[in-house]
Amino acid sequence: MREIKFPQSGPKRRLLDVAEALFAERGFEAVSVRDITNRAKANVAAVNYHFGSREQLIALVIIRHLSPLTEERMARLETVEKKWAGKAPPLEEIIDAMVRPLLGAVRKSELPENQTCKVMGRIFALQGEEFPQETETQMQNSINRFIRVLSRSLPSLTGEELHWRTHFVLGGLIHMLLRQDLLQRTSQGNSGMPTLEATLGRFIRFAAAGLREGVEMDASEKKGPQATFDF
Amino acid sequence: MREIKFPQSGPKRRLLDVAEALFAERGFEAVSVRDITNRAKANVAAVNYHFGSREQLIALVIIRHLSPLTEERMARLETVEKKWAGKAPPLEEIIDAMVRPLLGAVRKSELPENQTCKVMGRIFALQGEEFPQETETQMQNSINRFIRVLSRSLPSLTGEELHWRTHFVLGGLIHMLLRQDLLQRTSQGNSGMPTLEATLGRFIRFAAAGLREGVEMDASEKKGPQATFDF
DNA sequence: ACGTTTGTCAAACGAACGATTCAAGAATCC
DNA sequence: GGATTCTTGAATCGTTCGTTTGACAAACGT
Repeated sequence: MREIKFPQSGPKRRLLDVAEALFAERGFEAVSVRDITNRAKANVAAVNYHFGSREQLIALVIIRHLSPLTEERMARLETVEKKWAGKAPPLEEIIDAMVRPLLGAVRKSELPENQTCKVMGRIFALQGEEFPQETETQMQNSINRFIRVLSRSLPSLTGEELHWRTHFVLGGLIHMLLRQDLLQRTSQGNSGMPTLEATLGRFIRFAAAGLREGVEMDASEKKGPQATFDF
Repeated sequence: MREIKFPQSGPKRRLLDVAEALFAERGFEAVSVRDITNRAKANVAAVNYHFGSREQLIALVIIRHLSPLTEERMARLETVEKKWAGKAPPLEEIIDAMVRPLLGAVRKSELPENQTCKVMGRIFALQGEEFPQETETQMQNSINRFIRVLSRSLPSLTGEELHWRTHFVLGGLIHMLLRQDLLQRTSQGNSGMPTLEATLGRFIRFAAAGLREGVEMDASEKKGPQATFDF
C-alpha cells in the first residue's frame, strides 16, 4: 500500500482541479481528456504525461476525496462507539458520524461547494466495474462498518431489513448530493446560508426516523439527543 | 401531442428490447448503436432506419416505461385523494400510489425483473440535459403532484422541509432500483420469492417514517393502515 | 560548460463512434 | 405478375476518442 502524493500547486494540480470540475458537471464518463486539457489550457498529452492515463486521473480524483472521507468516518464511528461503551448509540449520532465528514471535506476544499458535493455524489453512485479496484472495497467496508454499528442500536431488525434500510439511506444521501444545486436555489433567502449544514441536519433526522420505523426504543435512547442536535 | 405506436413484434421491437437490456446493464451513454445491433444480429444501419437516430431510440425506451408509469401514478393518486375526500390520506397510501405502479410495470414486461428495475432506476436518475425534453416535464409533474398531496398530510412541515424529504425518498427509491440485483442475491432462501414486493413494502414503511419525523399526527391517522398494509 | 532530467508542444496514430449512401432483397398492393 | 413500398446489407463518411511520438526548451546537478 504505497503512499500517494497529491500536488498542492503547479499544472498537475490544476489538471486535477479542472478534471474534478468537469466530472462534477457531466459525470466521469462524459468528460474527455481533451475537455480537460482545453479548459486547463494545457496540451492533450498533458494528462497522459502526468497521470499515465485518463483512468488513472479519474482514480486519483476519486481517491483524493474518498480516502480522507473514509478515514474520518471510521474515526468518528470509533469515537461514538467508545463514548457509549457497550451501550447502543443513538441513531442520530451514528448517521452523523457517516455524514458530517462530508461537511468537512466541502469546507476544506478550495473548490465551489456545489461542485464538491456533486463529485462526491457521483463517486458514491459508482457501481462495481466502474470503480478503481482498491477503492471499491474501501467503500464497501465503510458501509459494512456502518451497518454493523447500526445493528447494535437496532437489534430487533433482521439483517436483511437493516441492509435494505441502510441502502435507502445511502440512496437518499447520494440523491441529495447530486441534486443539491437544483434544490438549493429554491431555498429562499440565503440569509444565514449554512444551507448544506441545514440539509445534512434534515437528512440525519429523516434517515434516523426511517431506520427506526417500527422498533420501540428504550426510554433512555428514545429520540436521543435529537432536540439538541447541533446541525 | 401525437400518439406513439410501440411495435409488439418484429425486428423493431427486438431492437427496443435489446437496447433496453444493454441500457440496464451499462447505462444509456455507455451503449453504442453497434453494441445494440450486434446483440440484435441486425445491421448497423437498422437503428437509424427504424428510429431516426440513437437519441430517439433512447427516448423511445424511456417513454415506453415512463409514460404508462406516470399515468398509473396519477390515477392512483387521484383515487387515494377521492377515497379520503378532503381528509389527509395516510402517508403510506400516498407513497404506495407512487411506488406500486413499478410493480405492475415489472410484471407486465416480458423482460427480466432486474433489468426492468435497473432501467427504471436509470431513468429516474437522469438529470436535466440528458432527458428527452418532453419527458423531463412529465417526470417533474409527477414529483410536484406527489409533493402537493403529501403536503396535505404533513401540514406542519415547511415547503422547503417537505421538498427535501421528498427527494430523500426519491433517492432511496432510485438506489433501490439500481442495486436491487446486488442486494437481492444476499437475500437467503428465495422461498416465497416475491422479493420485489417485499422490498417495496419495506421502502414504503421506511419512507413514511422518514417523512413523518417530528410531526405529531391525529389519532385517526397515526400509524394509519400500516399494520394491515398489503405489500 | 555539458549531460540529464523534466515539462510542453504540435502532429499523428489506430480505433470506435453516429450517421449516410446505395444497391439488392423481401413484402405488399393493384 | 409487375410496380411500388418497406427493409436489409456492406461500404464509407467525417468526427472524436485515448494514447504515442519526437522535437524542442527550460531547469538542474556536477
